[in-house]
Amino acid sequence: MSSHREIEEKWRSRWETSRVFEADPDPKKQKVFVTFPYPYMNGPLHVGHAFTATRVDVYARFRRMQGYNVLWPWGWHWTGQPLLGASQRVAKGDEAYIRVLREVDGVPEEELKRFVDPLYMAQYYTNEGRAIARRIGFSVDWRREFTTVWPTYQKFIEWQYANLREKGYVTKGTHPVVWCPKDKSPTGDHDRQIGEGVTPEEYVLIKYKLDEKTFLPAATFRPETIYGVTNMWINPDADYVEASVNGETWIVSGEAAEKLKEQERSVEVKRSFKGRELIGKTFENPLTHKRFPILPGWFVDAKTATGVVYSVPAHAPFDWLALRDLQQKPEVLQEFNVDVAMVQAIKPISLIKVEGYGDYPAVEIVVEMGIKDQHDSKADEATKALYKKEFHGGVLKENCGAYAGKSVREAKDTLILDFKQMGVADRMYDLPEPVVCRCMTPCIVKVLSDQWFLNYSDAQWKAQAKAVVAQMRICPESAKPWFYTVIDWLKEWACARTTGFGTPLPWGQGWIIETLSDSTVYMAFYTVNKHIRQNDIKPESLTREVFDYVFLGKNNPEELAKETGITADLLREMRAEFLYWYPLDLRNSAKELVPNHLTFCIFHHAALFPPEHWPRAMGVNGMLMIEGKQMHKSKGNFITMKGAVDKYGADATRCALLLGAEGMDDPDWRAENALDIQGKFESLLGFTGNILAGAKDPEVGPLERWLQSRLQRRIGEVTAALEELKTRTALQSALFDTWNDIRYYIQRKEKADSATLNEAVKVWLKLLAPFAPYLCEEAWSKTGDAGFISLAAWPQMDPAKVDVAAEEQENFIADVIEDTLNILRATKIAPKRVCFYVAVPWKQIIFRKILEKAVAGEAKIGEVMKALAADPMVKPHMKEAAALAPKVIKALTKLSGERKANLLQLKELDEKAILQSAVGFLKDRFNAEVSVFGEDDQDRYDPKNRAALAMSNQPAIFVE
RNA sequence: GCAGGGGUCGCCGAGCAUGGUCAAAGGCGUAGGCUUCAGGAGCCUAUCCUGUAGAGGUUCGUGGGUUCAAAUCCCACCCCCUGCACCA
Repeated sequence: MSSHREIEEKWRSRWETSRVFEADPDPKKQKVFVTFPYPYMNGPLHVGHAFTATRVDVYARFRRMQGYNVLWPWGWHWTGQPLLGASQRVAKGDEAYIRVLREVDGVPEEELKRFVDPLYMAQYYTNEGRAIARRIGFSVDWRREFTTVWPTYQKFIEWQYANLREKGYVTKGTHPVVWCPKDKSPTGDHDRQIGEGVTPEEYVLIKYKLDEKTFLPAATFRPETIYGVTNMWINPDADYVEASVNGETWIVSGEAAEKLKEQERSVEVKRSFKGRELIGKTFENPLTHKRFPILPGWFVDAKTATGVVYSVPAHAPFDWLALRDLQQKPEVLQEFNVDVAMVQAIKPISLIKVEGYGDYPAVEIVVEMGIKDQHDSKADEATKALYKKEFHGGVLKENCGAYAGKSVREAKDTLILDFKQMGVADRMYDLPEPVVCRCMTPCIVKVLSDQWFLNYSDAQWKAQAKAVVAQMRICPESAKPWFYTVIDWLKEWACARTTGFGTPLPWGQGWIIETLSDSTVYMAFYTVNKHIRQNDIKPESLTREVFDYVFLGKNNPEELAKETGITADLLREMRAEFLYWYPLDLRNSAKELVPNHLTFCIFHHAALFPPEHWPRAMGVNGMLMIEGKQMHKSKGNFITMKGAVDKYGADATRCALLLGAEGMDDPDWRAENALDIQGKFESLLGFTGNILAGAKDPEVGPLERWLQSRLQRRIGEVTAALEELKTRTALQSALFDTWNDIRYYIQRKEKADSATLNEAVKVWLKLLAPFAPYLCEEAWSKTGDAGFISLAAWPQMDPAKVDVAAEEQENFIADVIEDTLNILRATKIAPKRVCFYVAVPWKQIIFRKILEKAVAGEAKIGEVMKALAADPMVKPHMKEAAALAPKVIKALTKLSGERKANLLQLKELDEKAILQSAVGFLKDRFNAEVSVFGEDDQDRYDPKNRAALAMSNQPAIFVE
């Protein structure tokens, strides 16, 4: 196996024997507590986990080197449904699935057999996961580890829910779900054969009266249109029933009657009949008590909602089209014995005023879009377009009773509420598209009753959650508004279910706590789990009162000791440990968890803990892509963490991931990049080794000062980036930019033996250590400095070492090289000789005068000339100065503000000396003889008279 | 549909908050040279177009606008990614 493996094993075992990542409270040190959402253990850790967790690890390592006491714990998520499902698929002998386990996850045959036990499966993946998390170099304190089915953890969850309930955040209610009648369980997206993403829609049922005791509940999304009803549509060929629904007599489709049974209603079908029986009868609008006819509508789908639809031809294209059809085809009406004249007299009733349309928008849009009849596919499109337009921009007209003058948008919700109160409206759920369960059974909507909810709708709770966000740092900052949006958007969340692994709801028989709801404040549990494990505290001792003491400071440890058998000292220690580590300093996850887990974490902290224990920062990052595509086991592009680390080594895997992206952008894993980094690291080890082993010349000249100065900037950049969790920026600066500086120094110096370089390499290794810890430990061991680099002091930026003069000197050389190369490129000369001519002193005065003006604001030519004329040195050369000044002004516009300020601040650069000192370097660079002259040197070689073109900061150049 | 994030020179990606310093960092790829050489790797140079002197031209999703000046600000449009609830 390659060398990275040996190095990794060596340092990992040294870290572990020295317990460098085990963190205990230390009052002398400031703490940093970082976490990563525990991964779900129905499969192996993959490179997506690696990406997110590496960001946490880099931050942990960075803070640790800065001298903080860093706690970075880890846990494993076992509660929930998928683990059971996975195990069952193995038990059933699902070939495709087993092949994935074998080939992608790399599960050995003898283990695979035991996966029929879901807990065994979880344990297997947990063991594998722990091993690879260690191998990739995560600096975790493993003493605090747990899985979510441990009884001690479940006691913690019980504590959490007892307190949440007491504070009124857990409520009971009903909830519609997509339901498989065969499995008798909710059918989540992942359990569906057909209909992914389909959710129940709530229809408003307007209870029109057929007669004094019989209702026709017509389904609609637009209850406000009740004011514009002109008739009812019934499909004459569909089956309808008369049924007793919660004691009332309803007429609905046969399908609807069945559906209503699952929606908390007692339904008793009295008789069945064809829709045509109703045609020609009349019904009463319950608001206006006017009566309207029931007409035949074949477009009415009995499978949708109640199969009863009311007609608003002014605003609904379908209604208008169907009505027009009938008006034009009296023979149809005659067949049903309907009074033709009466139908032909029906006029649309306008009730919504909307910009761009007159009284009858439906009529207009039908003409506008050239829709022929109700079978035209464009009719659907027109319906949607008009609905949207009227909802967003429509205002209810004066015929809309109490809602007249209000916008549709603002009136709708209150209107529904009012109608329900008046007994005019009811509701029904239905699916907008078919959903079929994996077991091939068509799904329905079921309203679950006695459901437990976390009441995220609670306005006060929302306000508290926002207060948490307000005091929190979000990385990147741009994600902060998203959290506020999510807090507003969240509503009641069903927090208990009946299947899967989980903690039983303390007060609810047969309910277990839903998994996203049991994983919200467990970071607190890490702080004390060390004691629970080390002292083998039994779950029954972990009463609510104990946790109330540990986390909230309630109760008396002496009394608790008597009741639970946990000593008072240990209880105090646990309390102290919690107080030391809390609050959480950083939680980082992928962005998909913002709308659920991370925001839940915020809500629950707000509910349970005082403000001083609210989380301080959260980081979110993108979703890892593989070679530009989403990673999926089924797509064959699934890369496990183990696979990557085996192939490329821990350091290269970490860095290839981090270089992919930062912020909320999705990083892309490319095998090519990982391979490249791996190669770079191999050569880096040799590169630094040679320098560290080489001679150490103590001389400190301009180049050494330059190197030190650049290094200060790199330290500043890396530190600032890491503080904001900009791991990509930080790594780029630490790896590539710093390396380039060092390479430049060596090239420019033409040797690599200075003590400064030696020190620079040490700083470099430290900057790199959080990212590539193994490599850096190995290289560090060659420095002669004792100890782990993982615990070495993070470099401090020293402003005194920032040397503007040294940097400007190199900038000057770089500019000269660029100009020269430009000339060579344009002339296509392969030079034998390159000559530079440095400007005479009075030109330098011109340069500085213009520079002063440019830095102050704007260099205007008139003012410049005035100032120049006043200078005794320049005065004799005014004619040349007049030609030179505009060129200098132009040249200066190309320099950054910072550089201009630096140049002004410096004494003049001795351009001639600088160039002369770099002759050897320039010679190599151009592969030619290099000479440096003063512009007016008597003995200069200047066959084309270029010297006179010299400007300050821009020597004249001659190549041949 | 709603919400959030994006579209930059072969690819990946900085930069856009505080307009000029932007033909636009860095990495990858590609080409040439050097070194080494079983293999690979390393180092240097070049990499939008044009140009016999340090220059000019055309670019930053599309179309408009503001400005002396726009990748950067404003408006409209197109496209991509993510999430949308009982599920981790």
